[in-house]
Amino acid sequence: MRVRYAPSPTGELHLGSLRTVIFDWLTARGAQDGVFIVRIEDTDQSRLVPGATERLLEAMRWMGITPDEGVYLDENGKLAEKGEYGPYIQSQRLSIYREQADRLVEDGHAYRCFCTPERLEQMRAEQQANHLPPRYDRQCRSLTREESDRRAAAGEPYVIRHAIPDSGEVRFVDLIRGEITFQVAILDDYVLLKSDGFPTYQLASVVDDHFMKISCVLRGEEWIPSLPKNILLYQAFGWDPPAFAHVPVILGPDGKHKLSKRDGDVAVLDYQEKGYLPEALCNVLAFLGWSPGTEEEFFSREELADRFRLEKVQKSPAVFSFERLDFVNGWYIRHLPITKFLEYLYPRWEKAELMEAGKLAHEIILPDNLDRYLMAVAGAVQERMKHFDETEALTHFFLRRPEVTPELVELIIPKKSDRAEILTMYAQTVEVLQNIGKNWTTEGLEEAVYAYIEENGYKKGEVLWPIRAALTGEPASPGAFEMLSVLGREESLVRLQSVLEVI
RNA sequence: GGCGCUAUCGUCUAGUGGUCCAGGACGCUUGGUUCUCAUCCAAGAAAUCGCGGGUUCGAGUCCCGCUAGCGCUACCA
Repeated sequence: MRVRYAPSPTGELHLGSLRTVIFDWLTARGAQDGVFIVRIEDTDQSRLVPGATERLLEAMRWMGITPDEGVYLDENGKLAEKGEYGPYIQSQRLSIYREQADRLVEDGHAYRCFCTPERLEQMRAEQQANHLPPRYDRQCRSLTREESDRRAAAGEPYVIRHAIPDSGEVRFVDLIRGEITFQVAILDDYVLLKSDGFPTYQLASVVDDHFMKISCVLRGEEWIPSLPKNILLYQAFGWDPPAFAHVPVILGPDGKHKLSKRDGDVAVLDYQEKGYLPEALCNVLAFLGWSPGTEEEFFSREELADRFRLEKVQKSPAVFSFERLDFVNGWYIRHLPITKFLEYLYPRWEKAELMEAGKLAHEIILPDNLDRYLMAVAGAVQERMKHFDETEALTHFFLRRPEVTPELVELIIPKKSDRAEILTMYAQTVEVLQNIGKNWTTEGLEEAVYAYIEENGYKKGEVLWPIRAALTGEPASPGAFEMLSVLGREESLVRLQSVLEVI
């Protein structure tokens, strides 16, 4: 099983393309001796974006998908190639396409076309005006070999077109969609080789897939209409076509149009930046248009490769759900080993200027050494995080003492509440806490504070909310006891008292 | 216009003639755990299976037609 991903380096790796990559890779991994090949289709000189190939491969590497063969990124981040069917970059294979196109001309399956772009344009305009299907009128197909040779030798620019047979039927079985049938008569004599000497996609992909011994071509469903051209071309060459599978597109929230930038981020690397886990993105994308047929919903890469079957891929397009991505990412975050989770937090803390050079950027009194403290912080927030972009919002009060502002006071004592009563409770609770010495643990704290609450017949909420709010400055955070315990005795009391001084 | 692809809860899907008055998940609502948030647990609303014919004792599941949506119709991929 040899499967290829063949992107054009015209921009960032898109979520939709990434899913095709995942399907490609899963198909290769799921087979014994499967090979995943990356080939670069840079035949449209005008659309090339410098550095795009590197970015594409970088995004794939982040996803944990690396080529077995073809173009890859070496240790230094430079493009490199491996495998015995290279080169794997189409612009380096021009002579191969030329040779094959000439062979087709020789055999009468293709012909030179000297029509100018102006004539073609005019022709199309007339066809449109007469409500005829726009297609090449095959004027140059009737040129004699001698005249064709003469004009070519004279340096007249030309393209090479595929001479489509006049009639017949192309029948093909798509791995996802089943049998597809086309009438040959409606096909256009499309261009194989452009006048600049570059092949079109149609020629290049067929030639490469053949010589690179590709056994299965996975591509977007927008390619279905070119399937008959491809099959006919394989026949003209006398080659056996590979298997084909046309993958449905991914739609934006409107359920009609392809997922695009206006729907949200579509570049894979944006998701890395926003703090999504590759395994989460992989899971969501793999399950978009595919299901194992059971009720399982979280798979490791290995399990995915093991279970994935192209035949089970949905035929219809699917809407991408950003909500589900958040849910799945949260699940993977919660299931991260705590040390791994903590590793993801450091760079965010640095970025938010909560840490500098591995140290806290603001002064707080640590209950323990920094590593153990941060581990405790991680433990307190892990189950609340959906993606790492929330790091600052969810943890800043662990690394920076909240400022005592009117807003903080308002949070502790809401406007329409009984100010005096809350003040009393707050002050008394702080006193209770002050009297706790060695027993400053979640259990010890709970024991003491609950005793106070019970003695006075208060509700837990009315006592604990002000404490938690004073400690964090936030309406939502880990619980009061968890905060107290993680922050430690001294830092907690400093915070609680500084509020007391103001109110 | 021509050709092609597609069609089950809002969304992703299970379902290959009877066990489906359609199952799961996300989202939503409610309740429980609980000091807030989140987690976790429980429950609920949510699909006349695009529409119309047919085949069959029986159809989401097979066949035909229709409709709608999307794609292609370049010297772009």
